[in-house]
Amino acid sequence: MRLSRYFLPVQKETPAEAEIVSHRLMLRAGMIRQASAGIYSWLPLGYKVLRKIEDIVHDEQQKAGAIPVLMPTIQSADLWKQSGRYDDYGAEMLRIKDRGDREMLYGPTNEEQITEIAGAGIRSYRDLPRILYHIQWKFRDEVRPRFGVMRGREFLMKDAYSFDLDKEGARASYNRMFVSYLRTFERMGLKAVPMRADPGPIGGDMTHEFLILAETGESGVFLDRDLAELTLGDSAIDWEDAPALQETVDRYTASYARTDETHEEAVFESEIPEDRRLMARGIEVGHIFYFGSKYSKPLNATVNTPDGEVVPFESGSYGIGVSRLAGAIIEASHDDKGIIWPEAVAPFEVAVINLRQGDTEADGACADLYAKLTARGLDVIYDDRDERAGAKFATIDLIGIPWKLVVGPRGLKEGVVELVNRRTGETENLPPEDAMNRLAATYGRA
RNA sequence: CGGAGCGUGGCGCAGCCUGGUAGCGCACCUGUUUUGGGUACAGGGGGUCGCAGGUUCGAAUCCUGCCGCUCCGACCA
Repeated sequence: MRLSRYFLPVQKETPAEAEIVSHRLMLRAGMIRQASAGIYSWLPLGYKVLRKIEDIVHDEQQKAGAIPVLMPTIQSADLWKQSGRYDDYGAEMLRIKDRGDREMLYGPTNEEQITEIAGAGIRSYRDLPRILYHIQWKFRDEVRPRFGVMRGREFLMKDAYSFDLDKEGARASYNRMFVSYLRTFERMGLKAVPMRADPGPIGGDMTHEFLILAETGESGVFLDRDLAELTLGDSAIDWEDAPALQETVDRYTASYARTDETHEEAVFESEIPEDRRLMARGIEVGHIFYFGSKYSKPLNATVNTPDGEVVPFESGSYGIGVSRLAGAIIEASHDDKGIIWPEAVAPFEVAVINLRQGDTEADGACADLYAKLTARGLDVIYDDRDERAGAKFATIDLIGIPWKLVVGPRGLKEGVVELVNRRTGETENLPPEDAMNRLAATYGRA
């Protein structure tokens, strides 16, 4: 993309309403624009990031065996009355009426809907287990939306739902999602730690929140430092190997990790030696829990067992805040110049910066680099605006492009261009071919 | 939902108290200049002053009502 033809309304000044850094940077970088309280339009740059996050979530869900569907945003009130949540949910649920005066709602979540779908489509234990998921916009009429997309009223969420015959099966599904989440967040360049959540009335140990460690996080977190060091890395995962998945889950839940909601100082201090006690802040980006037959029972979603019995599904649900992640990643990765995108979710993979727009040689070299990098499958933003070098650097750093390829007459005279890493600031002078090879290798392209 | 505050060109703000031709910075357009980390100068375009009603010769400014938005706290992917 040539920046001169793109739609990138960046701002030098920070809009007054933005309080936290991700919100400020998203507005300044022209990623989003507020439509009304807690509701945002996603501008081209923001939309690209959102799509990249979505793609990773889709990919990892399906690798873990979950099956994509798409349920509507507008739901009938009927199912919610049947599950008992129509009255329970309260003012957070946006209720609307259609022209026939039928009660509808903008879905805040989809347990009822998916349970109805699974109940109708799954009749036998032979059809189990199944995990269905979708990525869809939700609406929760929060009393106080804030922090931009981190706590919007309208938000994009991945929600998966598992259906099993018994609790043991449900645990296996839970573990799949657990490990899938570890991999998903890691792929986005994030350090997300699973923490024991409040099980509520269901009870049990099968509920975890996944929190990104970030100084500006909303929740206080208390954990064993060793847990924060764990990574899956490139290790292969056999999604059919239930014991191995259980082992991974055990490894990640072996030690103390809780948010301030469930934190118990005495337990923390007795279980974790002082030098390993990590107290930090975190942002919740995922939440998984097992809820048994909470919805299948009232909605009468049942299967036949091998013995010919009829039983309700054992289920769990598994959420990832997709739109929230866009903000959360920024909270976890920025500096005073702007955003620093992890390569996996960057809106563009590399920026070509022409230091002397209008200089025949520089223009030619840049056009050449842009064409060749693009041909090699890299997503390039070419800053070909008629701006001074400083303005270009400021813009590209603000929007957080991981690599800059800086091209000017001086370097070209020496036969080199500059390859600059956004995160480290490390700069290398390389012949253009070498720089391109380096970038292609970094991103795993030919 | 309790408390506080704000609505004036795309963004950041002043003007309001004490009513009298709507202003500044950024951004934008034109020209000159400059050109390796947000150049400088000159000229220019753009605003129903959130909405409605009222007071007044005259309202961004005073009064009333409404709407929108933000922040702090209690609650949440």
